[in-house]
Amino acid sequence: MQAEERQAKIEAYLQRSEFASLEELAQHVGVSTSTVRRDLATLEAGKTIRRTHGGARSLQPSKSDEFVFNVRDTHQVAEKERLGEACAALIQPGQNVIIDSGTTCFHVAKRLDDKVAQIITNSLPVANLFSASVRHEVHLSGGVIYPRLGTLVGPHAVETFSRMHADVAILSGSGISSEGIYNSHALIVDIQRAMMAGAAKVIFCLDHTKFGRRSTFFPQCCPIRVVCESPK
Amino acid sequence: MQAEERQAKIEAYLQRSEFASLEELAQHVGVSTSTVRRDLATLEAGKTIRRTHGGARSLQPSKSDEFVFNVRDTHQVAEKERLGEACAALIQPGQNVIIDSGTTCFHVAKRLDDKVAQIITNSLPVANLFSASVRHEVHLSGGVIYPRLGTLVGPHAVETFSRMHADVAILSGSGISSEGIYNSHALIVDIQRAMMAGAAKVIFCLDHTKFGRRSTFFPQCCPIRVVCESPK
DNA sequence: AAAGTTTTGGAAGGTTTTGGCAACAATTGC
DNA sequence: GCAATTGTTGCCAAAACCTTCCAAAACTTT
Repeated sequence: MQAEERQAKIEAYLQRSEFASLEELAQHVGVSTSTVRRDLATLEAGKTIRRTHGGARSLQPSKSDEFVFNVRDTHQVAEKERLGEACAALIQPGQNVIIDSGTTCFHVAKRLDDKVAQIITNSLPVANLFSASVRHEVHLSGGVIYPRLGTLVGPHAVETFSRMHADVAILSGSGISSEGIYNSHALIVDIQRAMMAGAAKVIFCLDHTKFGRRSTFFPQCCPIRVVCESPK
Repeated sequence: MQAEERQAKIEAYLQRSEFASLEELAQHVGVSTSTVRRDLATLEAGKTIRRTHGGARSLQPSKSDEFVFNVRDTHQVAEKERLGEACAALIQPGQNVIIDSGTTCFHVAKRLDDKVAQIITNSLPVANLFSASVRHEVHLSGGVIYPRLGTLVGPHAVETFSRMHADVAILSGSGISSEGIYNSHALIVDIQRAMMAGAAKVIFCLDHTKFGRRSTFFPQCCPIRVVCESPK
């Protein structure tokens, strides 16, 4: 990859996540931190971004930062990053994946990069993440936007997934106990069922706060038990 | 292969992928890197591309430049704002509307505010605009994201609109002549047909640059003639 | 068919870019 | 307010890349 392409990629990445660390950017574009530093210096000269300690931030904030989940996502961010990393490692290059909505799944999506070419999702933030990429084919489910989460829900969304197939589905949940996996919205549970039915392999991504916790509604009925483990 | 043919091939390749390495291009056209270098030098002299370290980049990234969606686009922004204002004024409060993709329609969406409660769209930027609002019910069509436009296209998107009904549909186009309204993309035309079929009233929103201009492809076949006029 | 012209592929040498390292500055935790 | 941690700058060697040149191949002209 050449310098300009890399810089464009960095700029695009920053516009979506507002702020990114040097390490994160280096990994995203696949070069050393030294090179990212130089790129950031160039971009800063072009007034498109601003460098900060430990990374950089976009001057023209993204459209997707209105989503509350990005804003309130400041704690446990390190754990979720690791979780995303670990979960992305379970994906084989070239597979097509279904990605659920939610912060945890969003972090997985950030780590997928060029590993996957086909992405099926009902998450607006995930769609925004890949919307500018010519290397990805992103299939967004139809449906009604659930305000502030940026998730597409409703019969239309369910139908989309019941008609599609993927190698892997990456799902999130709000609790897990010996009885199964829980989620807190009936509408989302319906969609998850369709996602599971349409995928050869299902990965649930849950951070440590979800363990042993039963969420308010709707235990998830599924025969699969996959745990995405993140080193503490 | 002839030199000119090769150069045309390189140019086309670059317009699709924006960036390409020397190696990539050499492989694509089946010649040595030396030859590609010479071709790039020739093309650069013709101002169609720009060489970079390790490859080249296209100067006109997309042929249908008018369709590259850019929210922070400063081009004719004042006119589009007025157009959006004028067009939004044609909507009765409480109506539900279908909104097409494209910059012009995006400006209409910005002016809708609380006037409408139900919005049906295939535009990712429009969806993002209302995604945080609890006062709007936004129905996003399914489909595949057309890169860089943020538009959902494909059979899934067409199907969504053919199954929905709205009071008004706000559409955009890339040209209008006595023969009809043009659009530059077959995939988008399919969707627009479905949008028109599903709406009681259709409004086409076109800025002055589109008048008397026939776009490259696909004249729009519709019996409706509504002009959204913007004072000069 | 032979000589001349153009184009092509490859190699040598100079230039830019990259990645890592050490010294310095900023931030954090106590 | 001080030590520890983390990030930054400047620098150097290695790698990648570009330019220039040359000989072979392909095409034209005679």
